[in-house]
Amino acid sequence: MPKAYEHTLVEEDLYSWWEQHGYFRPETQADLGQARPGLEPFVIAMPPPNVTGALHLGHAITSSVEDMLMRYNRMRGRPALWIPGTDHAGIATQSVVERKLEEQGVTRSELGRERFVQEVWDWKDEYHDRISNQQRRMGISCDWSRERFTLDDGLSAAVLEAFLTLYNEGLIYRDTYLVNWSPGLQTAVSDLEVEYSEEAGKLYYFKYQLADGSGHLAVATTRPETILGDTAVAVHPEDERYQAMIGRQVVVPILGRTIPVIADEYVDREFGTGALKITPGHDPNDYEIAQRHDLPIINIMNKDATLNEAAGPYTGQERFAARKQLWADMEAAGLTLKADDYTLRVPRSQRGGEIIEPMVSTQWFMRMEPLAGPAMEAVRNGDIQIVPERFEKVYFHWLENIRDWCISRQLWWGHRIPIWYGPDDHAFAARSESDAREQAMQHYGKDVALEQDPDVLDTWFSSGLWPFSTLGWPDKTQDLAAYYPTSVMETGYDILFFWVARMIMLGLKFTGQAPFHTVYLHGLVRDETGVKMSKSLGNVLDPLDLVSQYGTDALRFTLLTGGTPGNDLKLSVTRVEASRNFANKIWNAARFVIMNLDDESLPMEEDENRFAVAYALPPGETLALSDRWILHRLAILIKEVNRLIGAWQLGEAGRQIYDFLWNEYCDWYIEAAKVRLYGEDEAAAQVTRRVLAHVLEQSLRLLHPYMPFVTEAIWQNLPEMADYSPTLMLAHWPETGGRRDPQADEEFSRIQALVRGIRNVRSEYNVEPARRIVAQIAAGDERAWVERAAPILSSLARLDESQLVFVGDEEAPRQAAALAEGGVSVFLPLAGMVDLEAERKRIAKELEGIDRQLTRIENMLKNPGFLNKAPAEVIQREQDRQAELSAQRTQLVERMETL
RNA sequence: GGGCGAAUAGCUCAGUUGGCCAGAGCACCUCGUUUACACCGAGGGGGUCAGGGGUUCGAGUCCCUUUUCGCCCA
Repeated sequence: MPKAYEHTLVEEDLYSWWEQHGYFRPETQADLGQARPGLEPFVIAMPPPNVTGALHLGHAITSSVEDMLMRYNRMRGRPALWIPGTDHAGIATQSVVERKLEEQGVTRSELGRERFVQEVWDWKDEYHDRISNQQRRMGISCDWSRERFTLDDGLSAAVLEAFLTLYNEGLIYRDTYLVNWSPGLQTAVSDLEVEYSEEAGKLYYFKYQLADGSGHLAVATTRPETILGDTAVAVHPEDERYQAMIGRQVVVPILGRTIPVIADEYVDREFGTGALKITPGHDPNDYEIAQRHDLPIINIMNKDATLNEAAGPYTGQERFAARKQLWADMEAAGLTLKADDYTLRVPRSQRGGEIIEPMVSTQWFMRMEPLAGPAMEAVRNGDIQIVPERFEKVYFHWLENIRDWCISRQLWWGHRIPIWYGPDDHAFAARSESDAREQAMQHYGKDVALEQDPDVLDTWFSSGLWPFSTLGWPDKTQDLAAYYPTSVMETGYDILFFWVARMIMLGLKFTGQAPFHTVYLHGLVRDETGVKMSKSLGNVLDPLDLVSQYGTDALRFTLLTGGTPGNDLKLSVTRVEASRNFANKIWNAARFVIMNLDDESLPMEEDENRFAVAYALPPGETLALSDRWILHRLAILIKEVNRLIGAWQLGEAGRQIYDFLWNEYCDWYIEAAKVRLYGEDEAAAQVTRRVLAHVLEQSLRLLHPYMPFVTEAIWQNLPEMADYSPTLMLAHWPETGGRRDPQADEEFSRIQALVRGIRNVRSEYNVEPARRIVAQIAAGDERAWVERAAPILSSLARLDESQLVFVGDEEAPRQAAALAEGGVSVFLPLAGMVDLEAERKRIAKELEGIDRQLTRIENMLKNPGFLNKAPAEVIQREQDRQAELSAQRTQLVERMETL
């Protein structure tokens, strides 16, 4: 084993070894007899990354958390299936390919639909390979043989089935409605794909002249160009200022059309002048008002956001140019009043960021209300648990206010809408063109020309089917029967609506079951200062860079332990470095243990399932205090880790494993073990070796889901373990283990305190670290166990064991530094070095601390409220602590007097 | 406007049924190459747990409120 853990020598080889042996497949678990009978499968459908580009840290955290859960559950013996895949990501992918082609001087329309789509497929192939290789670098244990793509044949069949069912039930309909239009991409987008940003702008005040020439009505707007599409001016019905205006006619500036003044309660009297211009063709609220008042709708815009003929003199102008020009013309005509600075809420495309234009357009919609009810019920009745729970509130709020979903996109890359139109626009929903043709034949009584709807479906329509379409639905496949519903949907909270809620709705609709039992939401990864990473800011950390620099385990451990569920995580490189150091620490601890294991084989604790076989523990009576202590700590650790993971506290569980391995196993147990390992007593050395190996091996199992590579690399070096479980991936997870021994825990803690005390004195007196010093111990009636622990104490505190003596309190030397822990005192006669005055000060300081604590405890213990109401356990603990501190105090006071 | 989250050591964060003198990593100071590890070891300094009020025997943790920052929805 090399002196330092070098991830570059290990990771890629181990990964392909795992993959080649089929360890990522649930079938392998069954074939090898690793799966425990009667346990439910554990299934995750991986959130499919977009095939647009490279993976970022958001993918890395997804991979880390899901792989942790997969490995943990697989080790527990549950048949574990993780289905990978990628998403065609309609708008995003089409845009990047279009941009690439434009750089080569080719436009999409020049190429034509068929050839363009072929180009996108080529892009997809290239990026898919790149992405799956990156995922392999993350070490993810997914079943690549079941990999899917949202546009592959199986998933396309699922989309077709879903669409036709919903269409036939009237849940999918075509309508002309005000939608969010993306002029650059030339497609409609859904409400969710629009983000609103606060931006500096103006509020323009101008005059609406009364048609009879008797004056004007002042109106304010943030978008003057929409004046051209106004079909009314509205005031509040109870607004005294405007009572006389209601029902009169006003003249649209420049265009000269006359429109009515209407009354509607929607109008906010406080805003602007209290008179609201109504542009139903270009504003969602105005659209609603127009519906109520039966107002005409005028569309003034072309699909590219230039103005159309309805805009009169401004026809052909770009929207913002027209705004400027119109305002100038109105100014010239004396129709303007003022323009104030104003903060606008600008709708922008989630993709690309251009300003979204509300526009009336004919689109396909999905009725959501009938699906939302069951989706809420599933969470309410506990079929689905959302972690962290607070997101349930967000989920309910969105579903309670759900609106119909615009599912058609004017794109070429995606699932084509399976609708064909006859000459009179009659729509035929069909599985294929020939199907449609047959239907048309029936309908028209003759063969007619049909045209398929040119649009494709929103990408999220196909991803909404993901948990079951990937398992073969609508076919009744074996996988579907065995692995559906899935166990956990793990993803970022930012796509709770986009994806999670829709999967729940569609899953319930098509399978009658919630598609997963648990929704686990992780936070977003931000940079060290909390800013969202973005290419334009240049603060992006590439997970692959971190992986090559620090290793996959380091990145994974950092992402898993660096935060808490649902909260954003600020990733700092020093933290990754610390995790890398941890990997190296374990590597070296293992190296030490393995070097010290002799050639003779260690006894195994047999189990009928070979994956559960562990190094057997030596008989209890042969164990030293430190052995008993570490086994106790291991037992506590195993219990805690299981409890925490069960409560979805994955990070806290990881941190506990870290603390155990570094601070207890390495810093204390290994150091204590050296005494017996290098001592004369061969039997004792053998016991120690067995405990060292046992604890290491059990901790490796616990750590494996967090740091799969370094743990597996060590596992392969552990004598004989691989004969039982050829890979740590399949070794059984410790549900219980170690050996409880509270007394050993207590005693060893006291030893630790003494060692720390002695080290502290040494440090204060500048004793050379290597020098073994003389000590005398006064232990009273605790002498027996302290004497047994003396070799460890001597070794850890670097005492000269040959001169170590036990004395009575009264024999304490005057010329010595002293310290007390509980009822045990240690005297260090540092020949010629002890400064009595300094010693008095040191003890006085110590006493001060003890008195402070004693006062606190005494107050507590004489408080009747505490004695009556606190749990017996807590009271006992305080009483014990009090006894210990008092004993310590007595000794220190005596010492003070001696000095 | 409604909702949610965050505020704990210089920095990044833990602290989830309220119960040892509030922890870690990094940074800082002192010492150290003792045969697992300098990607290390030993010792040390550093916090009125954002402010105020309340509940409780006991509050970083529960409730109310204020402030600042961030996010979601309208």
